[in-house]
Amino acid sequence: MFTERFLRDKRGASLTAAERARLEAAISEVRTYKPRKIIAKAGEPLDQSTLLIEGFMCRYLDDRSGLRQLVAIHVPGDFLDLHAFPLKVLDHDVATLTGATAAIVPHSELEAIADEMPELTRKLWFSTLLDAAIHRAWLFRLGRLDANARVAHFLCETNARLVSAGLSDGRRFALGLTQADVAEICGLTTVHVNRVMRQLREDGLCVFRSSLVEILDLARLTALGQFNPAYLYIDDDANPLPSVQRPRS
Amino acid sequence: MFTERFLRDKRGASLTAAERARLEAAISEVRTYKPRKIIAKAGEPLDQSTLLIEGFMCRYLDDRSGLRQLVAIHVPGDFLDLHAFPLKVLDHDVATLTGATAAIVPHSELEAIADEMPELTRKLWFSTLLDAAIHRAWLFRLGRLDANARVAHFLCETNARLVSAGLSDGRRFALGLTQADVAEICGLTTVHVNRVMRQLREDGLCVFRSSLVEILDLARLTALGQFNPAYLYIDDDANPLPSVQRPRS
DNA sequence: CGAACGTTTGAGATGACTCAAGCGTTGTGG
DNA sequence: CCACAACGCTTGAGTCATCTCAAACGTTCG
Repeated sequence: MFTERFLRDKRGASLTAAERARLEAAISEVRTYKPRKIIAKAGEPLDQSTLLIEGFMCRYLDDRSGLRQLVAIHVPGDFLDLHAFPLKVLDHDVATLTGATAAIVPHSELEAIADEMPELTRKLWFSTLLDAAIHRAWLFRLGRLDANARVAHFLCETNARLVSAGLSDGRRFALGLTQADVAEICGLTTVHVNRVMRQLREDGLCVFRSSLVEILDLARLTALGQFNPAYLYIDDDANPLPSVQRPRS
Repeated sequence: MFTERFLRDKRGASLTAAERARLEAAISEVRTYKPRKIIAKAGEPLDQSTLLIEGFMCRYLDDRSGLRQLVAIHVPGDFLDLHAFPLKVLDHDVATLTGATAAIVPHSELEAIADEMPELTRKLWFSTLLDAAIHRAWLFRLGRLDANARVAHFLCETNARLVSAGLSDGRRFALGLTQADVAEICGLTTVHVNRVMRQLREDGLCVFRSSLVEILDLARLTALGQFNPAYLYIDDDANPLPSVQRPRS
């Protein structure tokens, strides 16, 4: 079940069994990728999209001198360049961060789905809008938060997304990123990210070492990063984060 | 023709006459708004979307102390909260910047379009993805550009969008924003935006006074802001900016 | 005329950057 | 199995871009 995590626990957009089966049938191929490989380049016409099954990928824009600004990271379950279906051409590059496995879905299949299954099409649309909502949270992060808060916000977001994907227990998760990657995400230098990490560690908020993130005080990390997970559209009935445990109705 | 500017000159997504007529028929109402009024608040369920006809609107997120980070501005022709159709609930607020006129399209009509007209649906989807592409350019702006370049980038982008909407001649356009608005867009303070504006003026790049933007040297402003309009998906055959005039094939 | 709002300027504070160097870990080939 | 190269992490010192605080100025509108 390659589509197992796609739209999992997303409010009003989880797939029905029939929809899931249709999407599985649309997969033409499953590929594995090495770490730090470019998957798609800006401006190239694309006739397929990529559903990430395992590992981490990213999307980024280059500045004049070749420095990258990451505009998204993707976790298993993300249909990461689904927007290439209506757009035909991407405005950014796509690359792996870690080694990864992904399912390939030809646009001809998506075309057929668009013609036959309006409800599934609406859910695919939803998925691309979820990415846009995450873009907006990143804009907030870059525009309004200082360095410590940016990193805190990023870690809270990634934790929440991985909980939703079943890849974090809400406290600890594997994240195969370097501090340089975090710098490209948060609009900071590597050196400064290192100082931020030290501060988070010394303040007892979070430890990020050798690709393992361990959140020590989720409440304070959330407050520091002004993180509000509403934009992730996670179903209220989904497995909640430990800190927001509420009685079930 | 309220939909006149919607997807105008957008690569592969311009509306056919029939599609335009269908969309016109979907409009339930045309409203006018005063400047600086909130149109929709984050978290409220929405059952309609808004096609901007005249004026400028914006979308923003608040930080803890109530300061705003704008995540989008919208110009005439933008279907600015179309993403509320698949999403049902917005993750941000929507407000007017200037006085504005907008057409209201109930989601029930969009539902009907989604069932009947897959090609038009794909174009509506495209429109929301264009907004996402602009979000990414804004991420680049905030993450990789210094203050001068951020403002330059913003002015180039807005110029290009208004040219596409037929509201800029490529050199001069009306933009009813204050320097405080530009600050909320560029993640800067009002004071610093003022200093940037002075510098752009003194360098002979651009003058922004009393709601009129006058670009004096588009080539240098474009270079300063590292602006590349590819992400706006403007049709190659559309009326080009003066600086990129090319022979027609 | 006065109030409200937006713009402009100055002076000092500070968060993040740059440059530079050293340290630790991992993987590889001699 | 050791040596060393490559890579990522860590730290220090000095610089600079942007922020903060404060005040003045100009314009519009009632």
